[in-house]
Amino acid sequence: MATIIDIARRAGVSVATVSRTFSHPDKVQAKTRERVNRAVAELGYSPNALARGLRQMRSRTVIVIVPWIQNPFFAGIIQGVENVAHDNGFKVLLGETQERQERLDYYAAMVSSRIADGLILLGSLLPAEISQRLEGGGGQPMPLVLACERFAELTCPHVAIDNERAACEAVHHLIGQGCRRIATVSGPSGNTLSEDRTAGYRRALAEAGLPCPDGYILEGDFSVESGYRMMEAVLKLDPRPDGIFFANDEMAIGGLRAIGKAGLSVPGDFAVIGFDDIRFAEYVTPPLSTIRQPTGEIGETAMRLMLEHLNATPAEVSQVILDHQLVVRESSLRGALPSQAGQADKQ
Amino acid sequence: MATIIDIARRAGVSVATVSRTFSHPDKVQAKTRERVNRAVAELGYSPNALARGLRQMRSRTVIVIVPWIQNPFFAGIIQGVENVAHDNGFKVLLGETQERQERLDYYAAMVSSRIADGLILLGSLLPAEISQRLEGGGGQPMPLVLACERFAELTCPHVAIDNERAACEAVHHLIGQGCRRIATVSGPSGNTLSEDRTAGYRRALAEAGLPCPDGYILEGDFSVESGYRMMEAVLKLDPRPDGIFFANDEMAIGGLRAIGKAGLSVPGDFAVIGFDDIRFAEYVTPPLSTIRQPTGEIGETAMRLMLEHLNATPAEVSQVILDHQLVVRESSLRGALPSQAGQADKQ
DNA sequence: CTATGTAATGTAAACCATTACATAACGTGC
DNA sequence: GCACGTTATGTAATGGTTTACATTACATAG
Repeated sequence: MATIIDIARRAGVSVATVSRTFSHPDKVQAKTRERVNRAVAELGYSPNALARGLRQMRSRTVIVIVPWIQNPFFAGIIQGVENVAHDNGFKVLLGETQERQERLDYYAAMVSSRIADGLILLGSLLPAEISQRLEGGGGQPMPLVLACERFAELTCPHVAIDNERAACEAVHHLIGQGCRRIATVSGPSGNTLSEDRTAGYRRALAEAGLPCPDGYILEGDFSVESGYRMMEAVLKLDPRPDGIFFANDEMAIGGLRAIGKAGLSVPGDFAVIGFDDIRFAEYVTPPLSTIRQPTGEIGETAMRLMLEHLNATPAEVSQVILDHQLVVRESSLRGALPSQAGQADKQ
Repeated sequence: MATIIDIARRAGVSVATVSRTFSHPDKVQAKTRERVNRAVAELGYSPNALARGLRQMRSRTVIVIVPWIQNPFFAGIIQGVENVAHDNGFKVLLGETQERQERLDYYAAMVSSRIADGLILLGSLLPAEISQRLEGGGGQPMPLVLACERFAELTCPHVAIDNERAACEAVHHLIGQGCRRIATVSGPSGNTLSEDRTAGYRRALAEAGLPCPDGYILEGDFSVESGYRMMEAVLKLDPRPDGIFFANDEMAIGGLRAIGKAGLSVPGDFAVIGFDDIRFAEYVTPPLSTIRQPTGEIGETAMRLMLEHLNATPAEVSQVILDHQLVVRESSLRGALPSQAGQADKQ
């Protein structure tokens, strides 16, 4: 494998000139540049990113951490991150934690060992290194941007939608469709995102003067399977709910299946609404009403925050709240006129 | 950020000893080791992976390239790769190409620039560098393992199922359910994987002495949307098919929706079978029959092949074919007895 | 013709870890 | 008391790039 020295020799210049041809072309005479480029092409040279990163003390790489790559919701976010990253000469690596601390720490270690410059976090876990520092440990904080999830104790750049408000709107929509007994399948507790959504659910019920009986809040874990299981539990509730707010689309899809299997119908017996607007939401039966998150924009913003952070733009921690959108499909359409079907803008 | 020199000073030993404490602990006396470890803990040292990689001329990292991270089918494969990788001290990076050459080359460049040691390829694209070399160019071949897809011109380590045979089985299953006019929605042409599956479809029809009229083979692109659109086209066919083989589950899900929208029923009007057994297949209405690929095993095998390749186990290109499984759910169950529902083992 | 400035290029010191080789410490056997 | 082997540790070269600083070439002004 050719090195910069081989190129220098071949082009009859010094290594510094070769290096400059790449990183500061304007500092090199056009015809010298051309000679260098020819040598590069002839020898098939490609700069060693390890050596470069070592010298520059940065790798121009960020790691995006998602709990589950399988969850289609994250795909849009990742795409947003990549767009902005590429435009700024950054590489993007993807890490899946499966919500296991050990796996997250493994990726966090890649920042400590300089493989990546920073971490964009999408799950509900925090690197052990960070948690420890919060409890008074010292040490260099690693560049961190939070997307979606927030952590009460930690102030750092953050982008998300207003989950509580969005959940509240979703539930109000069910109420508007005539539902009077509305249950929810929440995400795992201890997760601010779940808690915000559940809070929105409670607020909507309170605002409408509707009760929230014991047992109407069921805890899932954001997986299709848990949605299915929790829906089975909902079917046994007395009085039986007539509307269900699932804290994400995956669980809602599991729920739809459980309802179908029980021989009941949506939206006839239950109006159902999810959250996220994943790609499959439109294709299940009946098509799923949901809250659309601006995934691309979330990702783009997250990466932009990371760039600011890395360029040491002094402290000033940005926190961005983006708009969401209520998407009404058949799963929640009861008394309403047919013309109201399809997508409706928020508010 | 502390370096190995700081640790050496703090522990009162040489840098060599510190280095050995990490990589060859048995070569260091227990109490020295302990002193080093204490220094490491006190200073929060983490070895610079760039310097290490530079020196060792390898990064112990592989990149897994998928066309679309959104496709749930790839998740299992990635997980398999990661399991074996971690067990062997390798890091895994994920790249999404969106089936664009430019993006693939971007990741391939990371191998040339030594950020990663090799590429595990899951799409139908080949890095430009490789294609060129196939056409007679010279240069060092980059370590490459193909999963799922194969390339006629290229011999390199490869793992997949027998797509033709699996597709053939799927179609025979439809025939066994009484279907006599079976259409298929294939993947994009020019893709060996699509072509193998279509070949399997043709073979099954031929074996059963059934016709394959013009227009019964529709070309999709593996997306839900294309499944929906192609199914709309199928609905207009005359004579109308009574069974459909979709070349993947995503398209099948789109197809189910189109059928539902047209007021027709599955499996009554159409028996439907997909391919892959993605996570959502079980939860659509009706649950989707399909061919299950052993995703975890594919991933594990791919990574194992990569390790062999990297350890320069001389040439000998391994090609592994794994077993698939026919999974029968409601979408294809017509005349059969109810007891046959659920999963059935292959053959 | 000299002084001064500018542009293009070169030299060599970083960056941080690994590792071949050298050295030191210590024990064993004679 | 010496030769030798074994084990633990140290010294310094090495990997490939970037970049501060030094040098050179050349033009312009005085």
